[in-house]
Amino acid sequence: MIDIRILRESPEIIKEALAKRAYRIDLDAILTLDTSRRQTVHEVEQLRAEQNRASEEISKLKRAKQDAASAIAAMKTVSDRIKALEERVRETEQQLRDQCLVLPNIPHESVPVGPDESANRLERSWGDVPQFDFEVRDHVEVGQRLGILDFDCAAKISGARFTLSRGAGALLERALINFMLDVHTHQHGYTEILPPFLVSSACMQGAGQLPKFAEEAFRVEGRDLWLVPTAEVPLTNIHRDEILSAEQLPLKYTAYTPSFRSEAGSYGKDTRGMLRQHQFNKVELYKFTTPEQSWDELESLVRDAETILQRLGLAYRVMTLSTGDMGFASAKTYDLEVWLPGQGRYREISSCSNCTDFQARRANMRYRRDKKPEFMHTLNGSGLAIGRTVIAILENFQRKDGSVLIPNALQTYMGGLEIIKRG
RNA sequence: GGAGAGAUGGCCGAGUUGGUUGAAGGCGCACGCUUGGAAAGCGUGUGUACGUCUAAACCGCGUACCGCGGGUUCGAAUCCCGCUCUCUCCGCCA
Repeated sequence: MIDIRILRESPEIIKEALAKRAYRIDLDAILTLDTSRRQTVHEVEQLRAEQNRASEEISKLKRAKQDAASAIAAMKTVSDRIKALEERVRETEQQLRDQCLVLPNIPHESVPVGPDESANRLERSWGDVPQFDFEVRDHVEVGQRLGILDFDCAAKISGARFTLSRGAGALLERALINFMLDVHTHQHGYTEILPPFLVSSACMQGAGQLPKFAEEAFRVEGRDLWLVPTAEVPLTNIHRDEILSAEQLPLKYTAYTPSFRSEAGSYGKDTRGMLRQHQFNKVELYKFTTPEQSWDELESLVRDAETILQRLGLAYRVMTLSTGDMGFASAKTYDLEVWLPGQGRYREISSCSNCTDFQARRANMRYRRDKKPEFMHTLNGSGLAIGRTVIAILENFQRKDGSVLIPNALQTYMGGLEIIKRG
């Protein structure tokens, strides 16, 4: 959420931010609501003060066994007036909140301005794109020939955009989860969390998924519960409505969860294989920091995610997303894109964002440095998306005979398995 | 699923014939005194938000907040209704 005071005092900052993101929102309407709210609130409070004074008088009269009927009658009208005004305050505040909740975060000045992914900026690359002396297969073909990925069976069970992993394929997913969690907890200092996979609307709103992106998530019928679209949602809400002490920050959490996404509006996009699924596994990184720490912490968070790709020996590049490609809650986002031989291009495998105080305002998460509590900054990143890592391994480490080499770092997690062969 | 109990400040815990209770008391915490130093003891202080004041902030002033949301009333932590959560017992279940 945007600080209403910024909008009130320096509306040009918000206007510019919206322009960069190509959002069209009527800020003047919001400002009018804000003014009207403050006026009405003031009026109510004046009346309440009067009511409180009178109430004290009535109390005294009653105790002195004197007649208070006239004073009570006089306050009746004040009371009615307060009720009417309070109703108006409620309405105005609701409208104001509704409108503020759809305002996106303000992009950081270092973010390239542009309409879409074409304006993203390359930061660096790592690793060599592998060369093959045979015709490469994509992960669907590799996986199906090895009998470890079964899309037909998944379709039978659940429909389109699901995958069933079998044997070494299932083991590979599990190994990747364990490997990533181990690296982040043992080497990068994150605390492992296993959160609920169903969350309330309040959590979804705190993380910025609601109200704007309801159609992209799955909701449990008849209950106020949503399937997590990312572990970011439960992790954000761990400290909802809390005031931490400055010494506790930064707090670093990592969590494995499945991620459920309806992928509404992506019909016909990435329909082949397990690139875009309704359900995929992910190990997430999440940080709560002070405003001073957050930009450095974003850099280290990206490096933590990069470590995984490096340890697996997968070529990748780091992109800074442009204002047009960036997520709603983010002030700056780096995407890690892994090389996929089956597609002959880089594809997103991790997205690392500094949401600054945007989620902290929505979820009311503060810390105390001196006297006054201040909003924290929150950061999140995939470390990494497991499904896409499987794709990358199957495609990058495939051999002419259809077998796939297991990266060294993963072998101990797979019972010493060095190679996945047919049968 | 059935029956019952409960939800008050960082924590514990008073307050239910509605009326100076933001809320007794205790613990904790902070500062000061005391001490060679510490403990004990003594004293003072110790929520948040919004509004207002201010160049801004502090302070001050006002308002709200006793799980959440409504209602009754001149006035609600206290009464009524709905919801959420926690606990106990029974049933079911991994």
